[in-house]
Amino acid sequence: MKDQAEKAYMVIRGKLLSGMLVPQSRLTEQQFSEEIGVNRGDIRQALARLLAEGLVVKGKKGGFFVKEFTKEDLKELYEVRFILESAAATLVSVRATEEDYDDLSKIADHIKLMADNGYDLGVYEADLRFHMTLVKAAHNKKLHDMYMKANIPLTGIHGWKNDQRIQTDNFRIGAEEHASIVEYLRNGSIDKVVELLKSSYHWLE
Amino acid sequence: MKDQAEKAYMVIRGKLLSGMLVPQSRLTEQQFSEEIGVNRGDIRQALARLLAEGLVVKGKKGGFFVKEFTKEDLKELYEVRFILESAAATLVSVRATEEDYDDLSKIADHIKLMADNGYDLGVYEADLRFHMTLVKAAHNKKLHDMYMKANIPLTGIHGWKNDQRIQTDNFRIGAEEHASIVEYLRNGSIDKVVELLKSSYHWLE
DNA sequence: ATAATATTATTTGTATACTATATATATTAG
DNA sequence: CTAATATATATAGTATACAAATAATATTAT
Repeated sequence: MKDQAEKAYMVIRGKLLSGMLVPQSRLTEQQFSEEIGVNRGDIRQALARLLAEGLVVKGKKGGFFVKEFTKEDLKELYEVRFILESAAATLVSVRATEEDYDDLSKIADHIKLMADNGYDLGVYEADLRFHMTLVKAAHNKKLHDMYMKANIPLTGIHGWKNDQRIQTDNFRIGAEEHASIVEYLRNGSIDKVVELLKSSYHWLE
Repeated sequence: MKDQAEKAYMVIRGKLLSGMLVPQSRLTEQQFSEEIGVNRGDIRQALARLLAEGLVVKGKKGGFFVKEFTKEDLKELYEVRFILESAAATLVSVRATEEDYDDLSKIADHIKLMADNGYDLGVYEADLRFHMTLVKAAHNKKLHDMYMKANIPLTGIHGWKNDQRIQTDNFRIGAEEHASIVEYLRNGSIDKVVELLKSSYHWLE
């Protein structure tokens, strides 16, 4: 088996993002080593990468621990994503190809279809893809890379409002509005796009 | 000596950023191990982190190599920094404390002083600090973290224009203008701030 | 002399063993 | 019974060993 470090990285990252690991708990190297079937050194490599990505922190007395995302952390994270997406929108309007717009339109259609038929998870998944595709269409690899690495733990919880958890469907952009975004992008109405994007982060205030 | 991995990371990162390592060359683990005086495992951890930060790439047939920054890569990098700084400026104008403004003003004074006395490197150093301080004053840790990790290799070369290298003093904001930025921030004239920031990235076009 | 092939040396990827430290558990004293 | 102390266990940090793959070098054949 080759590239064990990569494998370890992907597995641990997946667990972190899907909320399978409890915040602040120790990430025991040997445990992962046995579970994933790779040597401890590769686990350490994986954890070092995740440290750089901010999904993991180092304990004062050594060891790696699951990063605890506070309400404030998530606010910041979403704020950064909004910044990146808004900037992407501006770039898209000057750089996107017809193919980019087609991709976005297609996903917008998917969202609408799934929303109309009550597939909540499907809508959520497609919505994520829409935002990723938007950033990709900015044609700045570094920007895209940063956006992808601004990992948000997807524990099903996506924020708080007055200390109450807000679920997916509470704050995402309305299903019909995605098509509008594409239209606004096409005719360069960035302000309108940003406004719609902002609406999905509205609960931040 | 404790935290050898951290030490290795800092040393190698420093070499990469200061252009001491030739692009695309192999980062030999044992060489660093001997030079820095730490075991190979810790070198690998350091390299894994630098991989996540984009300063290093993995070779198809294994091993770590110095990332080659093409003209296009640098364009993208500067574009991202401009995006982050512009966003930071907006946040600064609503969140900055009096202390933040004082810090910025002080640095602006330093820049002016050094520029008047011909300390080119000093100006460059202070200018970097000004930009970092600006982003920090946005009071979004994640944003600040991203900005800091959007490493730019400081090989003395900071860009190209018509395939000619552009040196530091060719594109940085004029020394006097930093004080103006602080003033504009104070009275919320973000457009003016962004305009000045843009001028430092003007050679991108 | 050049190209193809074989040999050697490097270098990574992986495994494992050891030690110092931190954590948990048990023991003892008050 | 509680608190302090001692003992045992678990874990990270470190070092080293080794095999497989890669790259460099030398050798041979044309």
